[in-house]
Amino acid sequence: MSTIGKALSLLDSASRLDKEAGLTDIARLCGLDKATARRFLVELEKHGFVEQDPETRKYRIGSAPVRLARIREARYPFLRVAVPFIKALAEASTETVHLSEFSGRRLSTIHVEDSRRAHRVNVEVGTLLPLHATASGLAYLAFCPPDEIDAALSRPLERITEYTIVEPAMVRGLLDETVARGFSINHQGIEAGVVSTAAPIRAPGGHPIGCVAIAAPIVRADQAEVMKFGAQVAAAARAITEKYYGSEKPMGTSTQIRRTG
Amino acid sequence: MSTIGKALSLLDSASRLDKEAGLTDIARLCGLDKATARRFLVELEKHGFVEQDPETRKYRIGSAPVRLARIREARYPFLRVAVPFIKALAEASTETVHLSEFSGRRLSTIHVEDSRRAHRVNVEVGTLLPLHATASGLAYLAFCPPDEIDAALSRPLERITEYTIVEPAMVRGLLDETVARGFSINHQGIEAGVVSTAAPIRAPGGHPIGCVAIAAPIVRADQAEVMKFGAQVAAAARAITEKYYGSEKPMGTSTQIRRTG
DNA sequence: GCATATGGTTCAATAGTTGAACCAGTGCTT
DNA sequence: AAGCACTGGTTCAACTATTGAACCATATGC
Repeated sequence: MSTIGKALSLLDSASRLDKEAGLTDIARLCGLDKATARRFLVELEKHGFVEQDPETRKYRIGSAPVRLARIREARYPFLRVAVPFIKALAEASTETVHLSEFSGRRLSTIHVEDSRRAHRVNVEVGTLLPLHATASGLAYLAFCPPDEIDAALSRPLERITEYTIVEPAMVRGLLDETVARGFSINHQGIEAGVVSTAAPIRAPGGHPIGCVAIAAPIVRADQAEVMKFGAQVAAAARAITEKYYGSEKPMGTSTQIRRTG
Repeated sequence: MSTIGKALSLLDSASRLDKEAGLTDIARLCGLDKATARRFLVELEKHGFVEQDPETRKYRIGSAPVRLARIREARYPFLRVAVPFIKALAEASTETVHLSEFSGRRLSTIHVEDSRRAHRVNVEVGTLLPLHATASGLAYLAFCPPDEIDAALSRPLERITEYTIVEPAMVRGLLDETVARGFSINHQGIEAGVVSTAAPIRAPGGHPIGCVAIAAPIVRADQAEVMKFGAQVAAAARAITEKYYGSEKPMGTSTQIRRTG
């Protein structure tokens, strides 16, 4: 891997920590030498991507990403466009709704509207979503080109709960169902007692950029309710796509992506 | 310069462009070879820091910075803390108020509340603020340690308007006045007909992290008014500092980094 | 059809990166 | 107070990743 890649991986790893970390911890976490980690951190600091607390000497994410994010959001206001729809969906479904975005080879949560109910599913912003074990991941993958699906399923799939589906062939079955339905269903694959549905937001080329998902406690998610949630997420994803990419809809909704059986 | 530094500079340069750019343009802008620029872009793309439009082949800022920014903001909600004060100040002063943050060796605008008046000063989010020719820059520099001031004034200072002060000795004079007053005054140094005042928000160590500034048309900025703006800006900066660092900054009493033993 | 753009690729020469071993400081134990 | 076990930070010869001129393929304009 290139130096740049390693440095950005370090940044990525450091960002996943719950709190600020010291040099030794960061180096250990990334499997890098202390000297190397430090050189990266110094270089990242020069450009504002990390900053070091002068007192504790610990490192944290800097403000350069904030500046870049602002510029991107100003030009590509995905969140600004999507959030009203997420809010409306949370209102309509009375369940927790979240929005994810594919970035840096990972699908991560970028916005959450919590259900107002006392018994609800809680999702944290920033959470990474495994592609095989979440509704969002399945919805994303289902509309990816075959080589990306192959790549995603070629690695060993983690069994997160006793319900997690880890056999590639079975996951492919779920993807086919997802394409046929227009939304995915994840039955307790990421957390016991939680059922989710999700639908992708797709760029004009057809490739998904992220997903809308509803997560509900299993006691409130019978067959009929899940289908209702599915229809709602699919509608929300369509609405966001339309607003985000203008009048132009995803091209070749049925012909663009060919999946192998 | 290290490879990482060059790649981050490329990202920085690309972010300053008004629109998406092609490979050749980016390479030229950064003074890099086309092959090198491309390798950087590919690497940055792998990690989501840039993305390439599949149709136009042009590059734009990716979504990884958005994720990092979210994490930083969640942990260090500078903007969230500061914006209400900026809004209140805009209301009270009836002039355009903006907030800047020092990042990656530059001071850049991160929030603006425009005046409601027809005749007003317009400031864009993302604008970089020269340290010698803006109220924010002077307020920032004035409270920096001497070596940083020396470094900033050792480079040639750009004459932006006919009023811009470019003699290091005179700039030092302004800095001294700023420290004495608690806020800076910039008289048409960045744009003719505009007078600004600014005050720094300072970290517990004393180092400024950014500034609050009011910018007004010169016709509404007589001596008395400017002093009033200055007092307001200083008060806002103090209030933000207190809120930001106030209750919960101190040394981590409860949580320690876990170490493997 | 030629000229001149563009994005993208190659590979030998080279320049930047690496990491074990080092120093210095801090806080805990004895 | 000496010893220990951490910490962050630095050094420099060995080495490996980076560099960029020249290359290809394609697209647009005259």
